[in-house]
Amino acid sequence: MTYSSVAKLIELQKRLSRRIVSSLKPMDTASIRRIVGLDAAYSKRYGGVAIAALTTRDGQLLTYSVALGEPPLQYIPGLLAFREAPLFYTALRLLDSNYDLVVVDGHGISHPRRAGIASHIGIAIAKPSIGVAKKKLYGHEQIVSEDCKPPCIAGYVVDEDTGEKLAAIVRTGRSKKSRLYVSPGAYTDLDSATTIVLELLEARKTPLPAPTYHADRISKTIARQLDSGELSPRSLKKRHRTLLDYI
DNA sequence: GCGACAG
DNA sequence: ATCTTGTCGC
Repeated sequence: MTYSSVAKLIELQKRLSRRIVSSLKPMDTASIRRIVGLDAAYSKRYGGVAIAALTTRDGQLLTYSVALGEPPLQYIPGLLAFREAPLFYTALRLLDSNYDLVVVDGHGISHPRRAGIASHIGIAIAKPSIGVAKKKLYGHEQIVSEDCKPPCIAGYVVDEDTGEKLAAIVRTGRSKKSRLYVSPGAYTDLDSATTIVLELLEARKTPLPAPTYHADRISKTIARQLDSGELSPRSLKKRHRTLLDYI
């Protein structure tokens, strides 16, 4: 990546953020039935291993799809969407199923230009999206209740200059490290996003919201099996019998 | 020059 | 993200 091409992508995000921010509004959380979790791992032989895991509202895994491919870019903080989103779009098309919301491993508007990967994806597929990251990318932390009972809201990430609330800091366990940064991607707001994520954490008692937890586990397993040779890329294209076939 | 820096 | 064994703690 050259400096000028990086600048181009940053400008693209600045324009995209207009649409992202204007899409942020409370959503009808009660109408959410099916949720897709998006996460990626990396295989030495085939590159990115993107997983779209379809779950029920209570975190039950119904089915999932896999997309393999060499990422078009190296990882650059703030530009993750250009590296990983393309593979997620492929995985979502392969899923060819109905869903009401996507939860992405990474940030939504808790981003220097309000254009994290979850926001890119939400706008691209025109559906509500939520970003759930393990580490902060941008903004300042305002801790409110450091010792709340997990899963709970320990505080927020706010913009230094505007004071705008960007993400909720969710405590998922007793240790200091078990925190998540929850931010709206698109077509939802911070409160709705946080409500849903807290519910998903509660449902399965997982360290990550169930949809993303499943996607994370599956992507890592497949990446490892691909590199060890016990799994071939073509075998991934086979349609497997899943819970969806029995529902 | 020194931190901060999603995955 | 990934490279990696033991080890501190509940």
